[in-house]
Amino acid sequence: MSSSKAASRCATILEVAQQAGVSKTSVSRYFSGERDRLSETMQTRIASAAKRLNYRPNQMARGLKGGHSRLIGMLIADILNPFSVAVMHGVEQACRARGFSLVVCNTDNDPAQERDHLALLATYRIEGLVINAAGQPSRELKQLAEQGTPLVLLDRSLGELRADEVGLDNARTIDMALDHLASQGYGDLLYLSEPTSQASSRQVRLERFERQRELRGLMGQAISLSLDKDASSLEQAVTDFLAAPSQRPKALLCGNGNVTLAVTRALQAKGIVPGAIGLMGIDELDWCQLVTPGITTLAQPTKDIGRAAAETLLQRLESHGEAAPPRRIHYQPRLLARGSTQGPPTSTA
Amino acid sequence: MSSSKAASRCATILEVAQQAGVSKTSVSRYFSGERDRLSETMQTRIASAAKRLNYRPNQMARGLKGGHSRLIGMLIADILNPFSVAVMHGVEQACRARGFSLVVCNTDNDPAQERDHLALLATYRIEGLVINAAGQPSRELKQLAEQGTPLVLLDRSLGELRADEVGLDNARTIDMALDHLASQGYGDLLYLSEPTSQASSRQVRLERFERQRELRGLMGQAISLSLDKDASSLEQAVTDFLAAPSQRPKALLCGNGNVTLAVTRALQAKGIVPGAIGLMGIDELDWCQLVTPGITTLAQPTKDIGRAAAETLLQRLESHGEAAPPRRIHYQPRLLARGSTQGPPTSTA
DNA sequence: GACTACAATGGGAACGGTTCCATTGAGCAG
DNA sequence: CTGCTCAATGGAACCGTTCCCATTGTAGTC
Repeated sequence: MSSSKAASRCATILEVAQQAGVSKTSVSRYFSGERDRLSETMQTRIASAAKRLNYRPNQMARGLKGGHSRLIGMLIADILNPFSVAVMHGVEQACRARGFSLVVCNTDNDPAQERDHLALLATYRIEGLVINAAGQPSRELKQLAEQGTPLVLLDRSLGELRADEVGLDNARTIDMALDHLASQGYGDLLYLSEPTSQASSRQVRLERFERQRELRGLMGQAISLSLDKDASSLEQAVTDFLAAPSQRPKALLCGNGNVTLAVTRALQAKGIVPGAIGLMGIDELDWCQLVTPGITTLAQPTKDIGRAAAETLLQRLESHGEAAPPRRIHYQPRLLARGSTQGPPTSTA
Repeated sequence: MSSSKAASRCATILEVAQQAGVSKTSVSRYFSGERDRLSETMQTRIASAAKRLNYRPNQMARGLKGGHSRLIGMLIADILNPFSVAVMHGVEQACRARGFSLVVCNTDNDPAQERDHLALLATYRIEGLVINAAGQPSRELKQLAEQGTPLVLLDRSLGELRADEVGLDNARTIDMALDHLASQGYGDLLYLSEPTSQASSRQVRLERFERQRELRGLMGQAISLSLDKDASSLEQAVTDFLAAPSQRPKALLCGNGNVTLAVTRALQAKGIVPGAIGLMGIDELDWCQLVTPGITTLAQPTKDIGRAAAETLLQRLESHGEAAPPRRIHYQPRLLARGSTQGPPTSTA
């Protein structure tokens, strides 16, 4: 009958205790890292009973009593963005190394989904949260913060919220891009960004670009537009920029990997090979070296960023309550110079 | 004092009940979708009390009593593979739509990590599992299966295990590739695969390739090698293939996206532009249309596959226990013909 | 030899929900 | 009016842990 079916339903701590002929307290101790409080005999007996029954502590019950779920939440704005995935990979490894599990939630850049996921994560009593979303801090997020859940912002900055921040040194990144482009002879630049309202880092980059461009006496402009809404608007912007008469060699600077992809497609559609028209992107992608003549990028140390985010979080988790001031960790990008910014032919000739 | 600190610690069902002046049973009912059993008055009172206290049911406690965690686990062999992420995206959306959350675990193709994650997922009492890993079913996996956790294999097939399978029609995919390559005039083919021991789909593809190639009277061979171990072995294989004298136009067929990337890099390193030497890949990637002259691919319907996996799982979850026979769902790929298989110049000339 | 200290173990009350069962009162047929 | 049904509600046991506290035994101290 049902005996064989229900046979190996999950064993409980009580069953193990009975099998071993000890109290459940002892079994609990055995599995909670208090083995040194148990005698040899007891340890071996529990071990064998547990093995026989294939026992695994129920994390739900554990979390309920102790109040710690060993769960870290992570909010990702766009899971299809390789950069996000790479960072997530780093976060996950660091969490795992410390015995935490990561629950990843993708928001598809949708504030409603973000709120939903936040509510859900609260429901699972996550102990910490890594966020790579949130244009505006939602009510749910504020509540989570108020409740004392440590927060780490990834590549974002949320003014009102008291939270650690890990990300790229955006100002320096833009400076490096301008340095490189200028040194290669480009003097008329178009900076293309995804909408800045969603992410503070985009805003920083864009503003820095405008200020520094002016400061350095370079021509050009910066615009932000939505990629998925209509690809044509980006193509139009590029077309306009290239069509406008100018004394100085032109280059396009892409605010992130998505933009680089869209721009590269647009250029290809117009039959333009980068180089004479400069092309440079923030974020390194698999294919940047493959597209003729190679696209110059500023690579983010994704793994470092992910690890740092997790470790900042876990650290705060351990020094529970001690209100250390928020930390800001900013990484430097790495320049990968390739053919797309080899300089305008005239300058070399 | 600590009053302000602990002020907004998470509210419990009991506190809500007291605030509303009702029993916790009623509050429980309110939050478990049994609202129709409560009077209007009761509903409004509970609603307002809950709102005031910002109450959210504790999923841990829920899972403990009812035995359902509303958690689905997912094992991914390689999170850095865009294909996996795309599928995961589909799985996640489908789960969310039905009120389940997805816990994603990346195994980095490492059986040890796979076992760890499996043990962990068991610990959280996940209700179902989507697997895109597991060369050999581990002990942990078997146990999970024995306990009655529904399993769906993604792009894999594990003989001994009774589980549903969702993935690509691998045989048909290879046939389509051969059809296309042959029709474009290529008669000497090299099929490159990642190690087949890890994934049954790789094995199917490879075997099908060998059989069909022979059947169709085409020349060539199939080899499998590890990409990360040493990239040079792949480069060597390609070099050898291209160097060998042959009467018929040569083409490379890549078993998945990773291979396509590695091969494209190798070709570029050797200064070879695809076309005369044919190049075709399974899995569509962002950049395949960008690399000169465009790389022909067979695109998997990743979103469909992900959704189907989730839905198969949830369905089995609902018809609890009814031992319907395992389902196999196989999707057809879509051919994206591009310049890399435009045919050898001689044949056109 | 009595007392203390401590190590080893067990008992049982939480934790925050769900759910079975009992209770109450109103509506209704006979 | 009585008895029955049924809707609305509450009480309390239970889910699998942890952890506080009590109990035991053994060694060490004076």
